[in-house]
Amino acid sequence: MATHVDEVTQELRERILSGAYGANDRLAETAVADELGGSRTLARLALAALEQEGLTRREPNRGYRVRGFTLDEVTDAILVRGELEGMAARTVAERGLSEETDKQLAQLLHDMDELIDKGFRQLDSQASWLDLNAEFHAAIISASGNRALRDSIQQLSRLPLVASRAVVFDQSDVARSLSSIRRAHEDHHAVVDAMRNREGSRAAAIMREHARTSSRNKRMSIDAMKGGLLGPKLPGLDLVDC
Amino acid sequence: MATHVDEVTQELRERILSGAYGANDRLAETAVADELGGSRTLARLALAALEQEGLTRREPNRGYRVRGFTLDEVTDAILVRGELEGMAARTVAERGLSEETDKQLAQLLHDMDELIDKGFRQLDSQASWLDLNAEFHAAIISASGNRALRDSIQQLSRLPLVASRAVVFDQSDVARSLSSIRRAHEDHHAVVDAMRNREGSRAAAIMREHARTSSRNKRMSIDAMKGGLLGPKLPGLDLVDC
DNA sequence: AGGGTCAAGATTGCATGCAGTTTTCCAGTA
DNA sequence: TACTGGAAAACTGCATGCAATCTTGACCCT
Repeated sequence: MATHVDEVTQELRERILSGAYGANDRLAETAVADELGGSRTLARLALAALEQEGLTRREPNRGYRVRGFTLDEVTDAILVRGELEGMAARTVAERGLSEETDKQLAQLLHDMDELIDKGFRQLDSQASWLDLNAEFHAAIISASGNRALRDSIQQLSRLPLVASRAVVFDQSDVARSLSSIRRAHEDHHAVVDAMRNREGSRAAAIMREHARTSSRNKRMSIDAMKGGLLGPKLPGLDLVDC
Repeated sequence: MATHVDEVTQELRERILSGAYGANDRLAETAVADELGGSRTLARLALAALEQEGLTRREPNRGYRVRGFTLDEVTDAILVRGELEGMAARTVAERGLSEETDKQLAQLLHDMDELIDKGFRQLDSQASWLDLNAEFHAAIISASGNRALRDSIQQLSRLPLVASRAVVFDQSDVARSLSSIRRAHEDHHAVVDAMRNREGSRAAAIMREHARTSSRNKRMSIDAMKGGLLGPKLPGLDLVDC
């Protein structure tokens, strides 16, 4: 975080993603500047940056608003991520896994196996899972060596609930959460197997389906939680984002 | 183009894409402001916007530079676009073409057929081809109804040579240009056929390969032109972007 | 001659001021 | 009460000023 603008942008991003503002709320420069500290210039720069990320909308002469997301839009974005991660996996499979990447993925699979075996009984094991899962996905993307691919996925991952890190743990139904994680982790093993065997289109198909499953799980968890304490605050993800 | 910032950004974008600056050239706020008119504030906003698009790089406390692209990076980005357009085509195929989209695509195919039959003899027929081709691709993307998909492709299309509009006509070898356009147009017919028959994965494969062919053609044209008048100015595309 | 140091100039990062537009709110009217 | 008109308040869009940082270049020392 080099400059002050970056800090303000990050803070504003977190507030929007955490649901501090409702969908379509106005984000006046002065208000943002007051809330986050700094001048209107900083607020303006941050708002412009978040517009590019897709979190705010601008109407000329009328400033910025929080962009709202429907569940369908989130699902669509997750499917796009899956398509791109599938492309990454296919690329890696076709070019062949480097020894280094192979080792890294094996280690990650091993660590994740352990976490699952222990049934997430440790306090911070959920956080560890998020880390390992994100690292696993990032490793495949990085191994593809395609920068545009990486950038596109990164851009998508800034949207609420889209990042591979944004796993929803439904604390009210731990058994179901655990079983979907187990299921997801089978995909992880399968995609590494496919990449090792240079089965490109199998690897791609697994990653696509992996994302589809993930989006379905998120939908269910959100629906379950909606029935609970939380209102229908969508871009508000008290639930997720680690 | 609502505000002054948008104009300055657009102008700067065009200058960078047209190769007015070399790769890694510094873009000082004052210099940009002087060249494009307006104050440093406008220049700064424009530079920040173009950073998000991937055309400039920022080094904290040291301002912005033009981002350079290698031919491989451009190729990679085109392949990603192909993957996403393939996803769009598959989505459309699986959901079924709406009557409206079917008509629109038929009309576009017809217009393009005519242009090709006439052998691009009209003066503005090359420009017409760029328009129709871009419209064709956009129609499929739009018909997918997936906003994240559209946004991702749009983002990629801002990179030099990546947009479906960025067709390179090698004027020194018109016969070859015409034959690659014919070849590309066969893909257009094929993908519409696949979508009409609900052949999702065939539609996707065609679009992927369509992009791959396009990137290969661009490479060849650029290499051919390098031998000609132009220097190895890469992000400088006097050649393209019509 | 080569290399290091430091001051002057140049540039970025941020805040504030001003003009023009939009929004709000209240008084007046039907 | 519901609605319209218009002025005041609020806000955006842009320019400029100031402090902090970086760069340049000349001078000095070895």
